[in-house]
Amino acid sequence: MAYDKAFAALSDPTRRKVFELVSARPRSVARIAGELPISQPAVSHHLKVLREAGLVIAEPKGASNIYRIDPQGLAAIRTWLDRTWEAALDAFQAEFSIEKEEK
Amino acid sequence: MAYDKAFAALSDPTRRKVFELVSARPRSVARIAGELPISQPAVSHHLKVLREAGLVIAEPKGASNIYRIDPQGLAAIRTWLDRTWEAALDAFQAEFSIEKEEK
DNA sequence: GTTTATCATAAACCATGGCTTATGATAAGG
DNA sequence: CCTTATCATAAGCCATGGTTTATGATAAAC
Repeated sequence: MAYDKAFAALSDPTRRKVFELVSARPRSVARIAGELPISQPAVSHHLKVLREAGLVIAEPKGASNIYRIDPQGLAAIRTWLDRTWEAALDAFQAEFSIEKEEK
Repeated sequence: MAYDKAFAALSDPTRRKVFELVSARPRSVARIAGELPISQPAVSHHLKVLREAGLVIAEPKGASNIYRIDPQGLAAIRTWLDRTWEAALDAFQAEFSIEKEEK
């Protein structure tokens, strides 16, 4: 399941901040590191986790790496969300039906 | 931000499984523990995290506690998701506009 | 009131994970 | 080439977190 890694990747606040920056505009690693109070290796590591979760894509541009959002990751999360939501809805309906029958 | 705790709560696979069980049908703690290969205290702890994240609600029923889904938590995640998605969309459009101007 | 059942909390243990400083790899520029 | 810039990886450190066993608290049952 793809949403497994995606959820884990977004669990850390700093990593989620990195993802939000990349979502708002494609950026280089150095650029991201400059906007956050963490070192460059830390940013690289966060991006690696996001990359393996299918949330971002790296585009080599000269010596630097431009990171941009990968729509598939967010789509996976949305899928899980919708499925869980629907299950909850069915549960509510089933519960209501039973109460009705018990009258 | 409410989605902060919600994301962290769903980052663990086992805890996410607990949440899925509760979503599919309200259950007691013992019931959940019986369906998972972990101890009862572990389940209680997971439920506590989910509860503090606004993802589930506890309903005392006699000596047992019935847990059910709390729609607010999922709604919070969806809000973050939509917002991030929209930001990414704006970024794509902006990028495209710039390329057009550069012609 | 004394069990019995159900759940929460505490303590302890171990694994995971995020961060830093160093180091290596690759690509552009003089 | 040699330097410089940019990024990834490695090693090590410390904090967080998930799990278990043990224990306490509360509510029903007899």
